[in-house]
Amino acid sequence: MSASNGHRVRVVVATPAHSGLRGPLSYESERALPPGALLRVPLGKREVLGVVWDAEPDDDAGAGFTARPVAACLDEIAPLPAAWCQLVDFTANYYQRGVGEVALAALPPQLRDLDGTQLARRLKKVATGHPAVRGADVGPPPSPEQQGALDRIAAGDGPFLLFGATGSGKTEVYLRAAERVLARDPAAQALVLVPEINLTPQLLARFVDRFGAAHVVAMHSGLTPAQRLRSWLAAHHGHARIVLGTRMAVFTSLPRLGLIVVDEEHDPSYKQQEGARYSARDLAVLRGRLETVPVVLGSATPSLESWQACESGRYQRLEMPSRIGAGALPRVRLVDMNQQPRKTLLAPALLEAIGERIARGEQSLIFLNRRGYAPVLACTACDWKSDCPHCSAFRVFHKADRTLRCHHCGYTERVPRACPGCGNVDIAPLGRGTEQLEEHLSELLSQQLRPGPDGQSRPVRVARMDADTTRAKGALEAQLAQVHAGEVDVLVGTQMVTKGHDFRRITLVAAVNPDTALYSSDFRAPERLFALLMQAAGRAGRDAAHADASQMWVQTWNPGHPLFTALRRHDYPGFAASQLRERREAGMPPFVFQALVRAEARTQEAAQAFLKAAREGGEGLDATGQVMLYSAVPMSLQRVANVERAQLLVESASRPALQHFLAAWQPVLQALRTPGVLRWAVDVDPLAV
DNA sequence: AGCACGCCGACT
DNA sequence: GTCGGCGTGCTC
Repeated sequence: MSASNGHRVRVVVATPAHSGLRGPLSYESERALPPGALLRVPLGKREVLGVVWDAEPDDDAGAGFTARPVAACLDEIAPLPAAWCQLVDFTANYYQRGVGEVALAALPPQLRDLDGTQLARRLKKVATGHPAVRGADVGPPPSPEQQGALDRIAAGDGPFLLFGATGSGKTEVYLRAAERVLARDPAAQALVLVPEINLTPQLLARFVDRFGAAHVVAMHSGLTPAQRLRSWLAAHHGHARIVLGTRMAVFTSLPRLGLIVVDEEHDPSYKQQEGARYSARDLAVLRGRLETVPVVLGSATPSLESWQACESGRYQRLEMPSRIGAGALPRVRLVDMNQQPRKTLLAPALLEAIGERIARGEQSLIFLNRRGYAPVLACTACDWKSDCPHCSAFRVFHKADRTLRCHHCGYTERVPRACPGCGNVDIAPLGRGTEQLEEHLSELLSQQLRPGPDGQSRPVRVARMDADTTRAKGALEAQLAQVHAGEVDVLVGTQMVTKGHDFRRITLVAAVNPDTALYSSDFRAPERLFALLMQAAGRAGRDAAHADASQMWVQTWNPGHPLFTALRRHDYPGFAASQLRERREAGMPPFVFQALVRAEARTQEAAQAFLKAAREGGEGLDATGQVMLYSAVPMSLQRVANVERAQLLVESASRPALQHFLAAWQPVLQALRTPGVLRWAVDVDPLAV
């Protein structure tokens, strides 16, 4: 190496956490390279993409290796902004992963594969210059509530929690807030996050409509690699003014970021469940702080974390209780299933109400969070049940193709003719899924007729929408179009039907069996159920003409449960207050901070042995005495695809204490060599404990 | 993660 | 005699 005129650069590459190479690697470069510059560097026998990280440190000058030369510099692409590097650095540290792993995962995958010439060609395709954004007065005039929220966003520094009922016009606030930021700075950019790919098209359309297609790009895993690279380059070089995408989009390089919006901020989809298990919502808040940019978190049912942050003054709450262009929220009717005959699937009063809607040419939405025909198949003579041989779960009976399918590992078999245990031919479904509900409703409504457009009566149309009916490409869009076109009278579906879709003609929403969430061991289950039911209720009566007659039906065996009482009043603040009180008393998040170590092994013993050793290795690492290590326990779904899973909970009332502990613990975990352990991972701020 | 090297079974 | 199974180990 030519130490006299060569430059030592520190570069991060995609080295996974367990590889032992956690920090940046040193390379030789002929010229000085700025932090954030993209490079190709040799790594073993390969040549990989790297990002220049910090300046040369003086502590590894004499280390036991010779730095290899940088292979190429991708000069066509501007270096990543310092704020982007800070965000990646924080993410890696906070979520206990390697910097390089996080940095490279945050870049479009195609960037890794293309060489300099290919990239130059791609870059030419991305439009240059900053065409003026479209006029600011395209949208409807903001309501006083919307204007109040906008004024506070413009005046304060946030983060803001935009607490607005479904239909209160949160989107218009996002649009106007973005408009303002873009109008003030001719190069400013806004980042808009949505929970799911499915929800991007309609919000994207709103932004394109307002700002013009040239300024808006999408960023999510549904894009082709080429599209994703194109969007990313447009954002990175400042040509895109609005980036709209799913959680991954929080890492988009945006040189002139001026606003961050997180829509439906309570949605669990914002938590990444693989690799670095980040919360895009939390990172959005952090990014806003790093770049001194306002952050707007929007929801009708905020996460208790965000709600508590408002209570403690860390976030500012902006309230929009009124529904725009619609009447009151639907009236909530509870059906006490204790008063119904046993095995009632749909209460007669509910059926009657559905019938009334059909007669009036209105639509109903029936929600059941379980796909398939029945969750279990059981022998009536012996104790055989449709267990999955590979998982600690039942296989679900799908009547349409006569299969038993495991929803966890995918193992599928044809339904046996007779009981595999005793040969009895009488095997019966236990419980109900959407398929059965659809079948049942079709039968019950088969006698009924609906008014046709020509005055003639027509048979009632029942449709089902779940992961099974929307699997094919374009099927979801086709089904939604059918509902919108009024070709469906009663729509049965899983929670996918409750999200976002603006069904104009629906005036009745029913939750058939939401009680399971009340008995869940997950302390967040009530919070999720409340959000789900509120969101479902929001599907009804979005059209002002029918809003007054719109209803939300809930069938429950626990009609006195406070959750339903709050739901009936549409009282999220009351529900949140009681949940937070319980959480505070029980010492649960958001009043304590948690992390999990999850281990996967061939046997449960091996998984727990690893965690036991991890726990022993962790004793004494916490000097503060504020970190609590629990015992290793099997995960609630103990075995998936023949892999045994266990977890260990770590908890502290102090986030810094927990962070210090986890950082000190990491090398200990890394060094553990427990036989039989396949994988392990740390999950900071886990959603399901 | 890749991609090596490394030592033991069934085949042109 | 080789092709190839995937068990450790290294990558600036």
